[in-house]
Amino acid sequence: MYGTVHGGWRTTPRRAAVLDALHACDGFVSAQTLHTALVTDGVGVGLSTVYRTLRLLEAAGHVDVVRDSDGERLYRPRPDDGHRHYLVCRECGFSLAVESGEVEQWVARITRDIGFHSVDHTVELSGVCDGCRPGPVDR
Amino acid sequence: MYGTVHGGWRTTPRRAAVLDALHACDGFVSAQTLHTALVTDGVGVGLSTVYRTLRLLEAAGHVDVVRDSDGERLYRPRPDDGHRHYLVCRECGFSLAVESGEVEQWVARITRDIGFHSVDHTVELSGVCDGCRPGPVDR
DNA sequence: CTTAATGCAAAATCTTTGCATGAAC
DNA sequence: GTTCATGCAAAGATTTTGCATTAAG
Repeated sequence: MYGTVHGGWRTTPRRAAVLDALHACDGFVSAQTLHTALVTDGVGVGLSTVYRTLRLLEAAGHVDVVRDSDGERLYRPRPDDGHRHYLVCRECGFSLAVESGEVEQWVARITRDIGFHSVDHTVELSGVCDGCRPGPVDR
Repeated sequence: MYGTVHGGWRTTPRRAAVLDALHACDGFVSAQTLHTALVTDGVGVGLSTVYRTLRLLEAAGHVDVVRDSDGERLYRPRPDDGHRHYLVCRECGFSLAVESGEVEQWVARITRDIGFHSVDHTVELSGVCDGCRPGPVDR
């Protein structure tokens, strides 16, 4: 009784394990990191399966994807209430979903004003979080 | 008398050619496309040099970089008046710099509100331009 | 029984790098 | 004479794909 729920594809044990592992991570993780974590935890799963599963989850809108400065894809489970943007710490990878209403409105206005259709947007914020901040005075 | 102007590195003929070729392109182009264009135009330049030059230009702030959906880096000369964001047509590659004051302010507010420092932002808009719009009624 | 998932290895792609050569300062 | 730029080929890295095997519906 696997894949009746999510429409089309089967929810197999490996796929469930990938999603679980993703939820177990704090912030964004790469496919390879996730694969390593799974194998370390004794879940025998191939790298291809991790990649394929993440693609499925992405297509199904269950994960958000950003790219780090090297172009590597990083994944994170999407909050239940839809589309989000993130602020990610460059040092420790800690990530925070940020309120982005203004940006959404800005995108909507641009789309309206300029003769473009089906406008998609990518917004990625990266910085250094409080915990990783270089010491202000002494060190 | 090459590289006195730009601070540090020399402005050699090949590098000038790369920048010229970049200006000759309408929108964003990849390093490989640029290299092919140069070679086709009879400018003997190696792929490595194109990559290295683009990295220099990026570091110097003379070009803007976006990533297409495959993670490939696309370059475009930066307008003289600073930081820009772009709306790129997914079909033909036509790109437009868009007014982004609201987004800049939004980023500034997020930075202020949340305990993060040195916040960088990436904003990429992609859509389908008027010329590439699928015909509305007849075809 | 038919269809889909999986793992492994090979392939594909973009980008960087090591090293020898040549030009610039 | 040192330092930097260049080209070529090789290396690196991430992601995808082909194919045989196995499990699910």
